[in-house]
Amino acid sequence: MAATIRDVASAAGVSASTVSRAFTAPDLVGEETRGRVRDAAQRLGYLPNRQASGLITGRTGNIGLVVPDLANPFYTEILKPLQSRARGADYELVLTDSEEDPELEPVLVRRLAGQVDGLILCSPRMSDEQLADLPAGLPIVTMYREVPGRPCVLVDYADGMEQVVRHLVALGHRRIAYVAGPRGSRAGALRREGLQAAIGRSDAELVEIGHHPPHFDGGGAAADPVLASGATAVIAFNDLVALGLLAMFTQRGVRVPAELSVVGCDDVAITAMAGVPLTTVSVPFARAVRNAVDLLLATIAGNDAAPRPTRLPTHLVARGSTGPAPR
Amino acid sequence: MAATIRDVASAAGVSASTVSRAFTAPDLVGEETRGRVRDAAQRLGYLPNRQASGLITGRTGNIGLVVPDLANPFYTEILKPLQSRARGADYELVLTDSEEDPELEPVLVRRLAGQVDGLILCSPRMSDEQLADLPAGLPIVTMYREVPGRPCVLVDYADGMEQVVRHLVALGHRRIAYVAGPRGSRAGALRREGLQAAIGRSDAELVEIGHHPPHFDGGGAAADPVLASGATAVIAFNDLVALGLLAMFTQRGVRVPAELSVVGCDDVAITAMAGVPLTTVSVPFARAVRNAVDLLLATIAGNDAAPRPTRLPTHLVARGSTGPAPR
DNA sequence: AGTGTTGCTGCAAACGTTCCCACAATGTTT
DNA sequence: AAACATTGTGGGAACGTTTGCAGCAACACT
Repeated sequence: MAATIRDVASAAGVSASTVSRAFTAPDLVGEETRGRVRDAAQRLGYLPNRQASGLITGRTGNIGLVVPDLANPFYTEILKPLQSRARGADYELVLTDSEEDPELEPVLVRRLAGQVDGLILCSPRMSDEQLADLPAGLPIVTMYREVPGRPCVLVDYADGMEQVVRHLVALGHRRIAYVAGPRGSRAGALRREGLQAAIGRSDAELVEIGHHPPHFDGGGAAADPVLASGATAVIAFNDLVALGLLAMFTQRGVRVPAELSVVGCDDVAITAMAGVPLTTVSVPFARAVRNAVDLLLATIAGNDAAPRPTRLPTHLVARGSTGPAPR
Repeated sequence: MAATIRDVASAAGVSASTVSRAFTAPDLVGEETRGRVRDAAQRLGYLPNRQASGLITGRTGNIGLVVPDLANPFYTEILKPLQSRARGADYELVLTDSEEDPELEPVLVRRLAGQVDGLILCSPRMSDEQLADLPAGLPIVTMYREVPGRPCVLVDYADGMEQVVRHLVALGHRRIAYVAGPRGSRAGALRREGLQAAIGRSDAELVEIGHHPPHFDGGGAAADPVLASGATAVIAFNDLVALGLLAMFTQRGVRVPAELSVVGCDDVAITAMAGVPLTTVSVPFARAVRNAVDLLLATIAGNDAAPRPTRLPTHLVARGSTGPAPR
């Protein structure tokens, strides 16, 4: 069916080795020969068979992405830059959803191991032991999560929270609620610590509102407890939760930001599209992904890149959902 | 490094052929032998090498997805069900973004052709000629777009528009604006036709507002022309555009739905999260994807599934952004 | 004239599977 | 008792590449 390297070889009047070299190590073949080979390949529509070459080189040309939930914009946000960077490096992107199941993840990683040269792992819930247990030979870069001995890309949520607290305190808020995300989320722990530290340095107090799923509905469920807490501002685990709060506040007739300020986290694309544009902590998704891919490619290439975590800054984006504390 | 079929073979005291058969055609090998092979494989952590088997069988175990824009929720919406269905059939999902570039798409499809067993193509802008020119041997299912001779999954936008018009007319609207999407979008053409037909059957009139990019900003840009048109209701090309309109209306102090009703299209997840929950035409994404994958798998298996397009119903979801015409 | 050196090319052996064919051993028909 | 199926197994040739090695010009240095 498709043209093979031998078809090209005979069309160009050379051996298969030469054709192979013309593509993989062009400087090893004479200029004139190289031209003939290229022409013949072009004419026959030859594309090298990755499976065959992979069999020899041990490379697949794929990089994998494992995320807990493809329906969560926080994870789809990175898809575009990731795909584009991967393509730039001539890799395909293989996608996997672990369905928020920490038990499933190691299985998926192992299954994927044979089909990718490396992978980017977003795994907020997996335990440290599971993480350490992953196949050592497989290049892995984790995002938003530190793993000893592996390169990883982190985001400075603590500083983001510091900025949020300063922002709110400057607006006169003294009683601030925090709607926590799922129990056991690492990113959540980081945010919380940063938040507590920042609150400690201020003269405001923090009210923590239970654990809620990191979705829109989670925010809805948290709204009434927030109202009951007497806080004048609320910081949500992430933007979806913030949006859920916002929607429920509107339904309850509570005006944002006049009566209550709301802050999200992550700055996923839709926050800017909400009815009340959301004040939120912006995560540099594109930069994070670029870093992750670069680290991964370096690891694949064998440059055991400093497994010192890359830490990226966050910054507060003040939009319409925060304002001066009421009276 | 990793255990090969021969390692398993010698560990189990059989030949490589037998090991292979024990996995790919278990009923061809004796029960007792099969057990020994399975045990040995388990012990050695053997996983068959897909590249090697693919080289023989010509199958990769991957299915590809090509979409024009991974940052558009309309396309990421299908990711979750698609990935899950693919995994169920023991396929991996390979993702590609064509960057809204109809020229790039054929190139990407060809590049992907070698690495997937088939692909799902969302390509609203590609020309019919380009589409017909794709490699005939590659199983392809198109979504939201009809291609002669190929299986495809369509969505009955015309009927959705009919429902929208009836809804609006029933609310007393007689002058309805339509914000068109990008020139050359097939889905757009379908919506428009359905819309015009439905309007024709009613006593309302339609005002078409230029072509705008299918994003939030496109909606923002269309807002003033809509206001100037004197329409009491506006139907947007898609939900993002509707959200953009909504935001700009809020900024202009126009109350929705009291002064102006807004209707989106597609019912992507975020519409329900908007400040004013959006009335929209709901597309059965999960069903559509299930159908597409099933068609694709059938085509891959060689059951040249009736290339009669599958057409799925849409339905209007009336939320808060539509109401009685003013005055 | 001999000895390297350099630049280009071909041969053939891998890589890890699958699958056709052959070949026993056993059971079934005539 | 001969002929033929049936069942389970192994041998070995593919599949389309890459790559170590060897060969062979051509050319430069002693």
